[in-house]
Amino acid sequence: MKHIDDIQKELKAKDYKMTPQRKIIIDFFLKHPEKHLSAEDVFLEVKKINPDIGLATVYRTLELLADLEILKKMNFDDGKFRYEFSNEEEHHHLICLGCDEVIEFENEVLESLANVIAQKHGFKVVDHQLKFYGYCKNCTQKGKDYI
Amino acid sequence: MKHIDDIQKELKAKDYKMTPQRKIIIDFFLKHPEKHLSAEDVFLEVKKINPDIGLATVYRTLELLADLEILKKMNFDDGKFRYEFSNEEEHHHLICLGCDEVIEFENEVLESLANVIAQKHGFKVVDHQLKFYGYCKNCTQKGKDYI
DNA sequence: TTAGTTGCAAAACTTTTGCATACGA
DNA sequence: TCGTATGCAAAAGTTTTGCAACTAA
Repeated sequence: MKHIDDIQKELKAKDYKMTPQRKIIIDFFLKHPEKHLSAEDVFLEVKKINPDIGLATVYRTLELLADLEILKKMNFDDGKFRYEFSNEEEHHHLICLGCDEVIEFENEVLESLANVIAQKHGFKVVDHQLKFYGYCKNCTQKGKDYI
Repeated sequence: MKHIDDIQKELKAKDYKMTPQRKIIIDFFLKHPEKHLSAEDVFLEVKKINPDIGLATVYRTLELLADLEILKKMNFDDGKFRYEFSNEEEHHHLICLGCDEVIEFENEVLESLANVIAQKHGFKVVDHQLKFYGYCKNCTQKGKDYI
């Protein structure tokens, strides 16, 4: 599990500074490693701690952290990017079309698949993303509409 | 291979009308089933045929066709949605981070994976999306930077 | 005839940027 | 001190919406 000091070192190594604003944002993700939040979501959360923080700062910090591969920038097709802490095992997402919940699942199959693809198309794979869209347990129970 | 008449029937069945604007847009996708175009891209293409068409009409038509599952709304993380004709075999995408090219590839492994997931999480899968990010043959050849 | 459709312009959203000020190391 | 970072406001880019005029069936 990463600690804020590790991240501070990573920042320093590239001549970035650790500011109070960055610290708050990083702390938040460290405490909520399972969340997939948009810039706006993060903004609202960190405002609770420092009401003076600006939205642009949040955007710039998220971009910085994604560049450093501390966060992962994701897209769940709802018109905005979301960020999650990238210190976890590889996992993928089940996206519920009923309630927009995002459920994580782990899977190992894809590494070997990536190799096959790479060979066949002369494509150097550096990342991949697998998403299943459907309806979660709750929604299938309520939802005659969905089935 | 779908024909425009089939689509016209699908529209009529739901009390939608076949307008010249819609026809032009559908024709374009029928003729270019391999393209992954944004609303703006489509707008520019159809303007060549009918210069009076409005961008809002393009957006509304694409949304309609996606609802009818004639087009598929996709996201390649470049900040806008793209649409492709959904009459083809299942396939997935290799997205080149060097030149933004999108290459299609086919794969069968995922159906069975979907079943496993569904059972494990009580999740009813209705669609899925697999994307590999990396560098295409061209970019790996030019690109010392990428490797 | 009339319900659905269009084009335009304005609005809504998310994200980026310019710039003067503030601040971490 | 000095280069980086911040907050604000404005700008940019994509998508949506209100509305009067229009049109397919």
